[in-house]
Amino acid sequence: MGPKTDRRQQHGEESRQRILDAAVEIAAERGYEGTSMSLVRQRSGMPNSSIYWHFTDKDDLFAAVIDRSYQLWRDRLLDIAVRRDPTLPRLRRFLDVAHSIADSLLERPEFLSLGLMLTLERRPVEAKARERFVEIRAEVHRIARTEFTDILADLPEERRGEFAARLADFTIAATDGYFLAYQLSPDTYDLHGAFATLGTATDALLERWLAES
Amino acid sequence: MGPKTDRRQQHGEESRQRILDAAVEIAAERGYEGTSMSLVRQRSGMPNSSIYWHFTDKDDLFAAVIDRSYQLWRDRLLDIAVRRDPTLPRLRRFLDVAHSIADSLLERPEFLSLGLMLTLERRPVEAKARERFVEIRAEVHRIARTEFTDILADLPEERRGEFAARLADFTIAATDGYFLAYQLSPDTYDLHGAFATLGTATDALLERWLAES
DNA sequence: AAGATACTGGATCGATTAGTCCACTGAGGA
DNA sequence: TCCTCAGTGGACTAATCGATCCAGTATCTT
Repeated sequence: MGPKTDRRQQHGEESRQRILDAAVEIAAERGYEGTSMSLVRQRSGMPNSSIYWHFTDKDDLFAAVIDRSYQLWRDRLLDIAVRRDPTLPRLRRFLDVAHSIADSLLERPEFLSLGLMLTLERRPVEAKARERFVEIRAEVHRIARTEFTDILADLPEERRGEFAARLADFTIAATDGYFLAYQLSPDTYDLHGAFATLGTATDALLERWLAES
Repeated sequence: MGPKTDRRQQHGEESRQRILDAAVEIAAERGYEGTSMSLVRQRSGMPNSSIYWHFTDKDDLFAAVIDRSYQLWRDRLLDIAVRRDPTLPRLRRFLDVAHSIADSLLERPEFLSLGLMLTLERRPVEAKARERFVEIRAEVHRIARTEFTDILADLPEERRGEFAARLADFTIAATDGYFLAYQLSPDTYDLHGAFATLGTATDALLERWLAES
């Protein structure tokens, strides 16, 4: 059947990406309301009609922006992340995870930046983009839980799940907080130092929980 | 000298407060770009000319909004905070601080909500409001450092300052992160549970640092 | 060749934006 | 009484907002 892929569609897909790339860049530093379609048009070089051909409206564009920026960040994170090595001590593994997160955020801050903005902006009419972020955040939580479950392999099975979930909560919150501190003064903030603290805190917290129970 | 206070000025000050109250409310849930002067006008009931009589422009209004919301939050926090009691164990004191913060944020979330939005929104032309938030954040850091220095009273003096600073960093970042998690799903998130974890983590982290050195 | 499909280019829309202007009011000082 | 002045009311502006419309073009199928 048909040719490899319609050259028209191929060209259209390139346009779509150019629009998305421009929108990701702008949205990450200006938020939803601060990103005007006219700015996206200028920076992407695509005419208005093309933008509205690929995306039904601004909200739809933003949902796609969230998806794309998440994909870019997650791919980077999985690429950086060291392989799971059960022979390493737990603290070392927590620190490795923490530094992987720090690196991925330094290279691809757009997703978290935009996501946190959408978290804070609670406009009366709920946006598709925000819902999309909520879904993705749940997925991130699942991934984190899986990772921690692996690190906690030597714990009794019935405790492992709950501790992993609580550690995921803690890690995600602390990640958001340190990322914000970095955003407040990107030139001077020592993000890796901060994430070293996060790794240590994770280990210390777990130790405390184990002692309590 | 004159009468108690000019009734005109008194009335003007009331108007200023009404404008500010409306602006705080709107800004905390919509950010800078999402807050239109027309919305402030409607919700405050004050005409356009009055708003621009009291504030030179939108940026100036926002700087004042930051100041006011900070003042309200800080007053609430200091009101809630339990007195410093050096006889209590350290963990207990960390937990008390954590719960005070949680309570104050539940009652007056506007300051942090707006401040974090301004942190993330990095428009090309730097806004007065964001600078104001940076200043206030430095003040908060000083206050936190003082509090921790007090809790660490039994530590040798030369270590106390550095540990207090590092604990302040950690606590502020974690507070921001947990606040964000709460904002993402305010109806279901257990903010006090989260801040109990924060208190525990603070104590565990300090213990680890002390053991290391 | 003829038609259908997948986009593009550009003008244009009504609504809303931040901000301005100025006549006006009501209270204070002389 | 008359002047001053802090503050109000509301009409108004230029620019920009998100979104629409439609004729035009290139590439596909038949």
